[in-house]
Amino acid sequence: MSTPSALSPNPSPVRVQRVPKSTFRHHIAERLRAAILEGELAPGAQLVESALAAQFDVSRGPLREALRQLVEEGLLVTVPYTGTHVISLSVDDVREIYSMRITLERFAFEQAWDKRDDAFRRELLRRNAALTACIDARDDAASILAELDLHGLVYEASGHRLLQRTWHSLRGRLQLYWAAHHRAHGTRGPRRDSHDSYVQAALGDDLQAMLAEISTHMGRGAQQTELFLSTPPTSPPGAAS
Amino acid sequence: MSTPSALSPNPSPVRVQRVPKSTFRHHIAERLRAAILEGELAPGAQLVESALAAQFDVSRGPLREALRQLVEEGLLVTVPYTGTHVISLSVDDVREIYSMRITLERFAFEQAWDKRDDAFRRELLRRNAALTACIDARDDAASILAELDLHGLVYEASGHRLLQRTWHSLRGRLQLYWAAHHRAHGTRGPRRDSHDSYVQAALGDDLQAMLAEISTHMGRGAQQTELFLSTPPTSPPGAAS
DNA sequence: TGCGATTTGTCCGTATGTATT
DNA sequence: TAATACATACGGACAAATCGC
Repeated sequence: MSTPSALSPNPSPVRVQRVPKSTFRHHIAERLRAAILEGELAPGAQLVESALAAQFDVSRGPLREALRQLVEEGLLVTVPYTGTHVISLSVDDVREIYSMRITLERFAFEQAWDKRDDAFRRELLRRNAALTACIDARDDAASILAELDLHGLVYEASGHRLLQRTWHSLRGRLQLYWAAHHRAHGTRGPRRDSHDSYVQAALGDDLQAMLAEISTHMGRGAQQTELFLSTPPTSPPGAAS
Repeated sequence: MSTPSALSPNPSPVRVQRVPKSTFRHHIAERLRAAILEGELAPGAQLVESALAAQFDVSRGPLREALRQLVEEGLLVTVPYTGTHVISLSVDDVREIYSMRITLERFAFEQAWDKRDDAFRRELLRRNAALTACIDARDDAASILAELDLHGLVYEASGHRLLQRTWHSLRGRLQLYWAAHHRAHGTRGPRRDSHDSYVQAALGDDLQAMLAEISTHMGRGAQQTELFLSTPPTSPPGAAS
């Protein structure tokens, strides 16, 4: 691939909908979201408004609004008059995430199947190549993003905005879980060719085969992670700054 | 069930998770949500912070947080430095809502199928009876809520919290659309027995039949509403206070 | 083109409610 | 029971952006 950055948002079949004017709450929400999803703020960590306000050099007003937004996204939980914490996912939560993911992605392929064009196929191969490159480079953080990026393509191609919105929410939880999982157990280790059959089916002409592939592909992923979940972590995760 | 109120949250198979302590933003968000969903605030209507703050007798701080929450729920859209408005759904939006609904509800039945017990069956019949009662009483607003309540049961029974969360978001859009549709076209008019086959299938033992019923049942609903959407409204909706 | 009105965005200081110790 | 830490909320003020004239 010729594009330098593998993560820059340049999906072909999707249109940009909004140019979010620069507001503090937007900026703060973005930075906090990134900090949470990358594990800089570990699950369970408490977020103190005054400290964060000082850290981001804003007043508490915009910061509170950003927190509310992340709460609504499902990344934070807040108990009134007590505090807000990064959510910590249970085993059941992870099961729910994977089962929901299978449902949504099957639906996405049903919606996008007849809309696939050459741009879609090229982009699919490009993202798959990016993923394998990240895996080969042993860059786990990047491979997480690349895998989410790969799977995100079909949602973009579906043209279903409500579905995209739902996927975006699910994507955040997935990323959060994968990052925490990676920190706790070291390598996350998707096999290098684990997405080849996925991509092949997505390029093919058999929708039923694609749907079956999704179920087995993600069932494998769920099984794998659940296996890790039943074993205690190797090292206690450090506290957040 | 012997509880009198038809709308009080008393689902058997689901556990209450939080007792939302009374905060202003919570209270305001609830009231605003109700006002929007019941059509008191028509789609497209602008919400001015200062006016609302005066109306609810609170300062702008908590009010803004409530607005952010509703924005994240998808009921409001806000353009920075310009204003926040109640969303107005397009034809495509409604199509998306219905297709997503079919997907989610099929998934919900798959999850809940083996968990159905006598309490579930009793509750299903109770809610169906409540719905037909509202229809017979020509109470369209109540019948909207009753129909949402009926369909909500399977989500509660699924025990899938993430799915419930997603349904809750979709439910809001559905309610918003139905209310607006009802205001624009007069009666919404679901046939009195339109849910009988749904209930029968949900009580039966054939999951495949149930899934097929969902697709046809909601396909009918989507078709019906889309037919209305192609005709101009009988009267222009008035502005909100 | 500019100007003013409107609305949102942001900040600060302060007071109160709540939970934990 | 008191003290502390924190979230919640108020009110006023100003800055910034947008829109209509």
